[in-house]
Amino acid sequence: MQIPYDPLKLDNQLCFPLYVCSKEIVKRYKPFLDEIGLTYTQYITMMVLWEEKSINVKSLGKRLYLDSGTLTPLLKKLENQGLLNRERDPKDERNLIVTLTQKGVDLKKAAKGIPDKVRQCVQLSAKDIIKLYRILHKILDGIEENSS
Amino acid sequence: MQIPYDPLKLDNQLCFPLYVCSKEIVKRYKPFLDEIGLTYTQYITMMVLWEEKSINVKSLGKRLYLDSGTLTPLLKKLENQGLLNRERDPKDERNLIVTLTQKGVDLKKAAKGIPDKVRQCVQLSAKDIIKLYRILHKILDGIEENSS
DNA sequence: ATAAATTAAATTTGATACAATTTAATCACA
DNA sequence: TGTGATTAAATTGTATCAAATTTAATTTAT
Repeated sequence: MQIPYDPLKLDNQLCFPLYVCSKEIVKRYKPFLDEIGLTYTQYITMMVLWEEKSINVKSLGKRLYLDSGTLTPLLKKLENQGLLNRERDPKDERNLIVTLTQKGVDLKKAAKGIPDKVRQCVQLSAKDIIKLYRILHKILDGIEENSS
Repeated sequence: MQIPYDPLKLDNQLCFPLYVCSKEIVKRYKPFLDEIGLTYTQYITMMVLWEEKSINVKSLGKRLYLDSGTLTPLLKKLENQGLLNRERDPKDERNLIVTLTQKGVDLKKAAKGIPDKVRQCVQLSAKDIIKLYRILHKILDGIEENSS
């Protein structure tokens, strides 16, 4: 006698542990991000800006897989904190261009230690980190094709 | 000359693709879940109930990594849909016991095809599925130790 | 040149999520 | 036995998110 495979059993799901891991790890960032006054979404937004310095909302959303419904209020908050400026592109007023202020640039120094601190919370072998990284990007590549 | 490794570059993050994959895959469930009138969180809640038939909020939260702040309103909605009953445990009135109705039990048939449909959207080799499953559970095991 | 189509943000609505606090029930122990 | 500690839900406040609609700017096609 064998127990039949149930595709609707929670333990047989792949998405569920993915969903939980994502949430739990993001939660681990919180105490460190609190110190520099950012939420996780604000933090990944700042990461793009630390690379780009200046970018419009559309491109930012593409990098972060977020739309204006999330980004508009988030960017307004970062603007209120004095981390960036929001202004329309004179060449095409439909585009809103986001640019870091000096304060925004400087915040990177304060964030420097965060990735290491979270890595210590999570604990994963170097091999598993690489494997996981590759698989996740494979999924994202597959997803890009279908939609967007 | 070599470009120095920047731990704050978005492409060097592990959490970010995890966070995006989770959201994107959950999004893929939406059209299928819409058909049976559930959101993703409601769906995983129903999954536990299809296994357990009856469970209190505390245990449910432990299985799903959710707290009463999320579950209380969610369960009330499922109750309004006639999928479950909520009643206090007579032996310990602090506990709220959730029990599927017949309608809730029957919904499982309608959900049967969903895991396969989502798997087709995602596209991942059997090997990668197994690898990913193992790594995610390793992460969750490591997280269990630290907190909760 | 101008009406129609397209594009980018912003807005609105509904559903999560989490943290912190509150309420109610039960337990532990002096 | 009765008070303090603990526990389980519920509540409150803040931040995401997604989907759909709206607004404003630009582009395309006639």
